Amino acid sequence: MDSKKDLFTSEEIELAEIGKALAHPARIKILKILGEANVCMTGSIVELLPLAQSTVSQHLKELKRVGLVKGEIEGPKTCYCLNQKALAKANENIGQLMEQIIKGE
Amino acid sequence: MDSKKDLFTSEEIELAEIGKALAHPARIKILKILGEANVCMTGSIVELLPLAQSTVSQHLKELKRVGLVKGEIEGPKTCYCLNQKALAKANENIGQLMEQIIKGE
DNA sequence: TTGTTTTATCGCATATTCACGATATACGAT
DNA sequence: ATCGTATATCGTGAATATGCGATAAAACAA
Repeated sequence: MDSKKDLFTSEEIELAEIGKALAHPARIKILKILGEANVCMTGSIVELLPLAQSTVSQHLKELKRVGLVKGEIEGPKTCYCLNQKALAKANENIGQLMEQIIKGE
Repeated sequence: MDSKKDLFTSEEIELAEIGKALAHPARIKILKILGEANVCMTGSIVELLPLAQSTVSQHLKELKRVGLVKGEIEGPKTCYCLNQKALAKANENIGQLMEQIIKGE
């Protein structure tokens, strides 16, 4: 299976990762919440989502994994915020890909 | 579970759908291939991917489901092409969302 | 120390995705 | 009518995603 993945370019794989990160309404909503709040504790996010705390924590973990979100522990709480650079780059990459696809290179 | 989904906006759900469509390197590659070729038979696509014919057919089905690709049966073959409008709109929606997130609305 | 609050992680169940081979269908050619 | 080609779909198995409750860890308060 690894040998098969080699046949995709790293660009394709990276974009698929971003796609995966955006592939759930909860994660999109989390990004929007963080955008508005600049910084946010897990608890505040949980209150705004129709999901259990543990589930929200998992989504945050996923967003952190792909780098769109940064999280730092502050005492018993954890402070999350957007990774502006990563988001901007992701946006640019997606835009470029879409342009490329539409225009046929 | 359905009642839970109601608590996400349709915008969030739609974007997640697009994200899902882009969440696999093979589907990204297919879109690029279709962009370059303008129109393409399944067979030509299969040749360019490290996947079995049936698997590629599934990915094409998924891309058709979300509307990014159109497919018409032509005799024993099937002719696929991009849905330019849908792609442009998807691109716009993603761009808007990302801007909104980054700028905090 | 003991309790409270906040969060991450574990364990588990269910659902979905991904991939494949085999099969069915549909058509054009012989 | 039969054969070959091109595809979609079916059935299946393996992997991943999604969700939850329960638990563990970390800090702070009483």
